Amino acid sequence: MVVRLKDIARDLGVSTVTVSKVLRGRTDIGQKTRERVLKRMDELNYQPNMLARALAGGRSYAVGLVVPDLVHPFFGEFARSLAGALRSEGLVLVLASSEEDPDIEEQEIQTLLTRGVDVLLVASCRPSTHPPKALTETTTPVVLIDRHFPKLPMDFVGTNDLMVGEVAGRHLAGIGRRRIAHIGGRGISPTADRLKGFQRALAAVGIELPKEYVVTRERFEESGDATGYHAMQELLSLREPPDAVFCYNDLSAIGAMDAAMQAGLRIPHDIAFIGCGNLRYADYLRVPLTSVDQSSHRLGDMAAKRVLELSTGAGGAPQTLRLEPRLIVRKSTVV
Amino acid sequence: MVVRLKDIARDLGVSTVTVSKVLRGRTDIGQKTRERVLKRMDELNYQPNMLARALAGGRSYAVGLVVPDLVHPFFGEFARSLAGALRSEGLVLVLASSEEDPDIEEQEIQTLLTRGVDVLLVASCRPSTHPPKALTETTTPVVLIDRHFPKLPMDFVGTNDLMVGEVAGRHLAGIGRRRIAHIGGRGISPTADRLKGFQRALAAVGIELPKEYVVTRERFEESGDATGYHAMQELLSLREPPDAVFCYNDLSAIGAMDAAMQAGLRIPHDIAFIGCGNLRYADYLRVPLTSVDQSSHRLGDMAAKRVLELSTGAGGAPQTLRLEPRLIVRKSTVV
DNA sequence: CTGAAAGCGCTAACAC
DNA sequence: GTGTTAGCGCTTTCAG
Repeated sequence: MVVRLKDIARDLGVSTVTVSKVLRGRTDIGQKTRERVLKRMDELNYQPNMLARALAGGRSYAVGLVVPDLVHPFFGEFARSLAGALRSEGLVLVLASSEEDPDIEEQEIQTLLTRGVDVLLVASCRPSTHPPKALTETTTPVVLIDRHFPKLPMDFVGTNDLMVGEVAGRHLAGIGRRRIAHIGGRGISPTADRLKGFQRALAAVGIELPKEYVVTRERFEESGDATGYHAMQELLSLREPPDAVFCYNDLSAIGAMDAAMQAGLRIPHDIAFIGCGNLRYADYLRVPLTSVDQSSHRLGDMAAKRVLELSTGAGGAPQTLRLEPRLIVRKSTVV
Repeated sequence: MVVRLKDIARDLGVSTVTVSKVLRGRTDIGQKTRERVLKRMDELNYQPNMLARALAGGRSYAVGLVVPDLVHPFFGEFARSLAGALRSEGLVLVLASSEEDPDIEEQEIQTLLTRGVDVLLVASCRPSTHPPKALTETTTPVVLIDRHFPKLPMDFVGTNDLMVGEVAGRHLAGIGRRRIAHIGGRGISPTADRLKGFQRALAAVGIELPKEYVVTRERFEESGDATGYHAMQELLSLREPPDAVFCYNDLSAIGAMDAAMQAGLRIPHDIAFIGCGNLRYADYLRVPLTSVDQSSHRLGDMAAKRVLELSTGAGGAPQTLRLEPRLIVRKSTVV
């Protein structure tokens, strides 16, 4: 069957403890013994049973990540850079997706917890006022990603969402638009911040954001295009439709643009669009989409740094890390 | 701290075995005892330690999946439906991505194996002649996804790639094209089949596929658009460029179309394109992309069925399951 | 430097 | 129906 520490110890006439120590690179083993052990491990292609190690040692060297949607480019890229950074430190990333379903999310969190991850990262799909129960009860360190829960004193890594809104608002105003609308989210924390920053930027140049110009919806990740499409139809039915729209994310912007084009509007002449997330295909769309980039890659690196601290117990007080977004201008706003 | 079986047993004055049996729903426990145990578990919100369970029981109730790229829609959707189907059977899916790097792939496979998954699913990025070493040595049941290794007698779930090529070839010939080219992959198993089916379909209507009309490349998932772009430039530089191209996947088709448009060609008038995978954004592209759909969702369900059999030990001989692809026609081939 | 003893939290097999 | 014993493969502690 499979090789165990015990087998190596028996072969070499040493104790399992000695082998275990060599395995973990401890220095209190003699040079010669160490070499013999290493040699035998290599010969037998020994692979430690991580279940046993985790159970005995209280550390699994695994980190969990729960996201609302894996196919979503933002989370996919975040996960990628996070996994890479952790891998080089000897930690594995265990991925799970909630499919934007609070029940599945709760379940996935429990699963990762009972499987002993050392740190748990969560981009929750729950309203910012109702954190997942399991999160509040566990003693495992948790890092909230992208969406936070104001009432929970937990680590957070995400985008400066106020600035996302500001960047979008400033850009749309800057290209001369005045009837500016927003298709936004609801519930999760970034939505409120983005709207606030957006309003602030518009107010700064004397533009107001009337209530009917703010359309909010709930699910934005998986079928965001349909969400955006319908929200846009609502805006188009107004007596005075907008001449620019800031959408919560790129997928909803794509759907919204589709609705506008079907209504015979020209982009950006009649109406401009800006999204958020800067997705992989933004360049190849019918109308290349201006977007606010969240540097998901750098976010992943930052999260990894924090995870490393937490996984060694040297966490300290909860920290909040926010990255500044960048505007990527394409033809949906500027010819 | 955290609640253990032992705590419940102590509280109730029964043995841990009794509690364990109730936990696992075994029927050889008296009604009254069972209820007391259940009640106490609920009160204490007991969550079994899955590490310990897996170590002691030899089953982890976890299934591993290694894909070349998570952001890739095909694998993302496959993973989603697989996870859903497994979840409803009490199994968890543990996801890992190799980023199309054979070394990372090998490492991720090892990781999942040493962490005790009951079944391992792998969509390998390695050439079909050189399977990952760890795969050939393990005793854990393995299911190959999308790409198989002819020499390895293992379970396989994937698309009928011969038919992918045929569908594409027949369609392009059917819309009257004659100078038909292929931008294809290399190494992994689907590439050869797709090319073969493609050739066969063309031959059936008297069209030959000259060597210079077949451009092959290696990495197609992550930066497939750039790959397609450059491959297309090669085709455009021929004395007689093609009037239709079948691309290995949608991402490469997007890049290829970009190159064609930059060269001043009109799609589909001057040149038609067909991809494979039917990605989420295909409808919203500058030119909506005709694509061969692989029904990733159904593939996930099929894989889940097979995994369930394998995870209970009732595997039997390796099986090969192939799903038939469907053609989705859009404006990149037909106005 | 090395190893014996104890135990992580759970389950398998068999007694009672 | 219920409990006892033994052990999964590893790490920890501490004695030598």
